Amino acid sequence: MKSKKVNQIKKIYKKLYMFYGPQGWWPLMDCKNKGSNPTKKGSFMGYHPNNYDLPKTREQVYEVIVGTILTQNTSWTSAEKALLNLNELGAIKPEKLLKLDDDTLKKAIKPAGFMNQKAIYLREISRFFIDLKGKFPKRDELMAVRGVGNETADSILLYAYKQPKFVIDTYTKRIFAHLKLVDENIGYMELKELFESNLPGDVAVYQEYHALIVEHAKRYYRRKPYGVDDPLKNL
DNA sequence: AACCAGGACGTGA
DNA sequence: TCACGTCATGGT
Repeated sequence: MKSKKVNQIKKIYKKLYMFYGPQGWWPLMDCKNKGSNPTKKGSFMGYHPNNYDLPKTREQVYEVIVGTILTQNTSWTSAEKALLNLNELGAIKPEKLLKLDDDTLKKAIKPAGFMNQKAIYLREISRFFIDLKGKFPKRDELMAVRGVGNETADSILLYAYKQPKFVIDTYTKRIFAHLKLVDENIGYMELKELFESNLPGDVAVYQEYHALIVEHAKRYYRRKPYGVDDPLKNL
């Protein structure tokens, strides 16, 4: 599936990295670089640019997973509030989260929206996580968990387990369709494979690229008309 | 005051 | 398979 778009995909990555630098995803509540990224205004959680060893502990892996659920169709600043509420309850551990009664759980995650759905999703993924017993999940296993779709599965694999899975989100499709590099009706898996086949299978690159796309989209593709003054048009 | 947010799921054609 | 409505809260 390689084509002349190969150059574009790599070229755009280099451009974005030049523009914004390393993004340090996935943010964690407690890490040594906490609060060190001034470009992430409104967020006080720990992005960790140039550190690709995180998450390290079992709890940090779980924290990333919880975050992927909470941020579904929700801004990170909102998801973050929910995450901190859970932390106050000592519930950034699957066993603890499962012990919360329904009202407590929903109240904690309320700022992230969709509290009824996400309460169920969090319980489901928590049981799944415990049953893993420290092993790595496979993509199809994750997809079988209620509340885990394509993007969440790839986010968990890439950011929690450091697997080379490219994460596609609405921004990705929006930007690349607007630049006329892909059809606007391209499917998730098709677009994902386009990126994966045209990039080296480097986890750090995958992590940065997706984060850079989100950062770029927030500046130029948040609202219609999309892509006004997008510097990527000057290749 | 609409519109959007680091989506997933259920439904009906 | 696929388009479409639904889910909830918070920020711009």
